[in-house]
Amino acid sequence: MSTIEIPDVVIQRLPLYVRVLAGVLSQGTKVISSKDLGDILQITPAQIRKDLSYFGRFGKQGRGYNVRFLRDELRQILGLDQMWSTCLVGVGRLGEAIINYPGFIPEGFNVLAAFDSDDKSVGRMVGDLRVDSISNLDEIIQSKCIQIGIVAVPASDAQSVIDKLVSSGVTGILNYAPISAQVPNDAFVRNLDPVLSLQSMTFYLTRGNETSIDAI
Amino acid sequence: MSTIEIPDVVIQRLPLYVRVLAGVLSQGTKVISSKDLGDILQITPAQIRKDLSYFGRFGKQGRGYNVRFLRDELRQILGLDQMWSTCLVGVGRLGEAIINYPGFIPEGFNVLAAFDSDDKSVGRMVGDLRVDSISNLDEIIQSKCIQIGIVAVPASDAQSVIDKLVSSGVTGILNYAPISAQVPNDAFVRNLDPVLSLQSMTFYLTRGNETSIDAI
DNA sequence: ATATGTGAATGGGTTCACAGCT
DNA sequence: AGCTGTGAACCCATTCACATAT
Repeated sequence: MSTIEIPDVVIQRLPLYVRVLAGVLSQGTKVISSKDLGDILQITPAQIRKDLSYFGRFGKQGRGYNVRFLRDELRQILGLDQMWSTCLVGVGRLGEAIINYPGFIPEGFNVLAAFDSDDKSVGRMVGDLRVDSISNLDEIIQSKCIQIGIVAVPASDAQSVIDKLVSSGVTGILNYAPISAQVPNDAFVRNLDPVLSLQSMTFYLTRGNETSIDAI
Repeated sequence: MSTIEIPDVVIQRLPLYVRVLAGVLSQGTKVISSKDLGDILQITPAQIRKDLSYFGRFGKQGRGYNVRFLRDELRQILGLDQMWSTCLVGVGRLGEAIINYPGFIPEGFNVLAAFDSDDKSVGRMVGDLRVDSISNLDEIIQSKCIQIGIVAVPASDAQSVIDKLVSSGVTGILNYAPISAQVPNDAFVRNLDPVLSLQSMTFYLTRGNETSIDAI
């Protein structure tokens, strides 16, 4: 076991592999080659083999990868063999959509609490959750052992919300707000910003085609 | 003027620069150095200067960059000096949140039509929009000159929706569905997938800290 | 003095190509 | 024969460092 630094791009591809493996498994495919996996994801076979080689030797030469085994190994590497407890901050329309999104639970992400700064929203039921006041954030995060905070508040509030989450012990932030969040480096942020995505896409749209870009 | 291929990572950073420049401008800052810009975004000054040098010489040696001028130049480079017409497909909770999101219009993105495959949803008003049937998609996209499609349908429907959008002439897709979408290479996709973001973050959360990752 | 713009150097991720296993 | 695993080669992005301008 060595301390080779694994590139973040590699880490970001692993969930894609997990997703495709789960898909082909449900279609009854037992074994898959790096080439077939790559064809589905539009990634070179060499890339896939190299990515996997950071973590071990999962394949059989001459045959390929056992789909179920590789999926399970990757899930374990990513920490997806456990449930993750999350909370939502900001119960606007986006927040409601997040709470009711059916895609989180099957992947092991549970939204266990919802907070809003607006007193009119507090107490209201959204999905299965009662909206709590942000003033109870620290207490509830600790009592429910929440590990991940999902931030869906306006840009102006986002940094202070993230600060509160981090100081309550949350180390993972999924940030929907259009800001460049600052966190201590024992915490991690992933941003989902539709405006940034659109604004970088329009560069290519203004220039017709030719400049093919990769759909991550 | 040459045909140096500009890396997509560079293109993706430009909107960040625009955002920060607009922010400091509204606070009255007239001139900014690459160092100050970099401090805000946690990007090295050299990176910023190199990025900008792909497109021209916007700064003054010894002084820095005129904030308003640089913002305007970058907006023009990105094609943000025009309005963009978009449509939404999939008027579920997420779709409603997207339609009502106040962050698009000030950045020049207008959602001009909304489509849903569910007949019970068609005809309903969401925000200012009347939900249309997907069977009218082609006609309305052409009549409203829609350039970008925002896809907020379940995974199972997403690829066929994207196919319809592309064949109606849309060349930009903002995809919220958890699939690896396939498009012809005169079209562009940007994905927003909260599950993938979470699943790559948990890798780091399971390992405590040390492995600092960059918040894009 | 101070900060840009840019070739050169460095570093890091991807692809190649082949040994080795089935 | 077919496909993995991996060092080496390659390529691309970042950083350095300095000439240049104010």
